[in-house]
Parts: sequence; C-alpha cells; structure tokens
Amino acid sequence: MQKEHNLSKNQKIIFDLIDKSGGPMKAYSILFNVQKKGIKAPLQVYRALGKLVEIGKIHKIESRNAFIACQNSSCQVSKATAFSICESCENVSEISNSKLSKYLSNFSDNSGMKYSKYNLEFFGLCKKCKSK
Amino acid sequence: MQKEHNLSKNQKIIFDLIDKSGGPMKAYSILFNVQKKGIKAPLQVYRALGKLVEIGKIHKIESRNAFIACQNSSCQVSKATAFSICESCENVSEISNSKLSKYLSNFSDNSGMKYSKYNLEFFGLCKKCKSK
DNA sequence: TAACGTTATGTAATAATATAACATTTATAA
DNA sequence: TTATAAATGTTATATTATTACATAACGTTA
Ligand SMILES: [Zn+2]
Ligand SMILES: [Zn+2]
Ligand SMILES: [Zn+2]
Ligand SMILES: [Zn+2]
Repeated sequence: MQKEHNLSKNQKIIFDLIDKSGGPMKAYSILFNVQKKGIKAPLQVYRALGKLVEIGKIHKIESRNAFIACQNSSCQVSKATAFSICESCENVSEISNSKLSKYLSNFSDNSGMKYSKYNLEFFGLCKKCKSK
Repeated sequence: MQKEHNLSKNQKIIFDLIDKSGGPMKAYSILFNVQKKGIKAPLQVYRALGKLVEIGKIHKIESRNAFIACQNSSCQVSKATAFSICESCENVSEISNSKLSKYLSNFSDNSGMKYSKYNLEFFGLCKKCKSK
C-alpha cells in the first residue's frame, strides 16, 4: 500500500512534466519547460526535484544528472533502484526485477557495513541501437 | 595480466595524488592540490581524469562527483564497478566480490538489451559511524 | 479562531562541476 | 623523416547545484 503524497503546486507541475516526457529530464530543461507556469528559478526546480526523489516519485540517474519518473508502482522511496541506459540513444528504463532487487537488498560482505540503499546503473545498447 | 599503461606527466601527477589520498577526491580539490606542480586549469585535470577512468586506474563515484583510485588490481577498465559509501563520514570503498560481479556481469532481462557495463553504489553506515 | 510549527515558495546571488575551441608540443610508429 | 595520434596549455564558457534571506501557505491543536 503506497502512501499518498499530496504534491504541492510546484511539485505537481514538475512531476507531471517529467512523467509525461516518458524519459529522463535534466534540471535546466525542466526549468525551461515550466517557466510559462511561473517557475522561474533553478532553486524552485531543485527543491521540487529533491522532494520528489525523497518520496520516490522520481529517481535521479546519477551518471546523467537527469531525473526520471518512477516506472515501478511499488517504489515508495528511492532506496533500491536499478536502471538500464543505452549509451547510444540515451534511452533509460527502470529495471523491475524481483530477483535482482532481492539479491541486492540482501547483499552483505565482511566490511561490517549495513547497506540501507543502493543504486545500480547498467549500460549497453538497446535493441534498436544494436541492430543499426 | 594487466596491461601496462605509461601514464603521461599530468596523468601520473593526478593519479598519484588520488591514490595517496586513499579516498575519493573531487576535481577542483585535485586542481587545487596540483597547482604547485604546474597544472593550472580545470581542463587539464578533467582530461587526465577522463583518461585514468578510461584505463581503469580510477573510477568515478557518480553520486558524489568524485574520483577514487581503483582498489582492485584486476580492474582493467571501469566497466564493472561497485562501491560502498558511508552516508555519514563519506568513506568509500570499492567492493571486490566475485559472486556479486559474476551475478551482475551475467545479468540479463527480457528488455533485449545487452549490458556491457555497470556501476553499483551501496549506501549505509560504516562500522565506525554505526557505533556512534 | 488563534497561535504555533512545518513545509513550501519567491528571488537574487553565487558556488561547484564540466566542456568547447583553438594553438602548440610531445610521443609513437611507418 | 614524415605522418599520425596523444597530450598539453590557455581562455572562455556551459552546465549543474546551493546559500542566504524573506515571505506565504498549510496542518495541528489549544
Ligand atoms: Zn522506482
Ligand atoms: Zn538505444
Ligand atoms: Zn576498480
Ligand atoms: Zn562512516
């Protein structure tokens, strides 16, 4: 059962934009796109992004400095994320594989460290780009 | 058997600095530290970093925009990397776990994508920070 | 309702990270 | 040698992200 988060005005504008885009978006591209809605400054964008990441509605693709809407309805928080990234067309998908997530969530080694979160990024060529 | 790369002057200066630091270093901190050795501009640092990453002598910690010397002698290229990051003291270690790397290198799903590279970052509290 | 604490917003300035463009030099190899 | 690739030097600029401070909206409870 997913907690309902009542998004604020700016959070909703920015989430809707990212979600509808269907892919990763960069902060300043978001800013450009929401200026007509009254969001004029980078900080307004970064604050909304920060909150949306915190509650798991979006994730940051670290290697690309970009943000993508969560494609996995059960992702309440951004604490166990995996993505596949095409190095040619830059298409990104969230990987939703229960074996993988179990394996990583349960991973431990002899470092004495307790892992509470992970982020995994796979790179390669997508189907389309491979066949070119 | 690891290929010997003859590092250039700037590459050697920057690699030695990162390696001796024993942890992750940020580009502008590197720049500051090597200015006395004649490296004066960001681009000189980023070019050396780019090459060092390419040949696997260092890795980029994406979530921190920082660079760490490879702690795994068999890492020829930065194509299969895993790190543990303490969210309190920011200590970073490269994870060298053959089961994990086999599991991830062989991972495939039904997306039709061929994965040639991955980067995994685990977050948590290290032993020291946990006991505080 | 009133008071309070929390969350979100607005705005300006600036910090931190990274690359483009161009000229020159050094290393490698045919 | 000649050519080719790799590395360097330098200036300027692009991109990504945060600090600082003031104000407004929201939710809770007295
Ligand atoms: Zn998700
Ligand atoms: Zn592709
Ligand atoms: Zn390594
Ligand atoms: Zn720690």
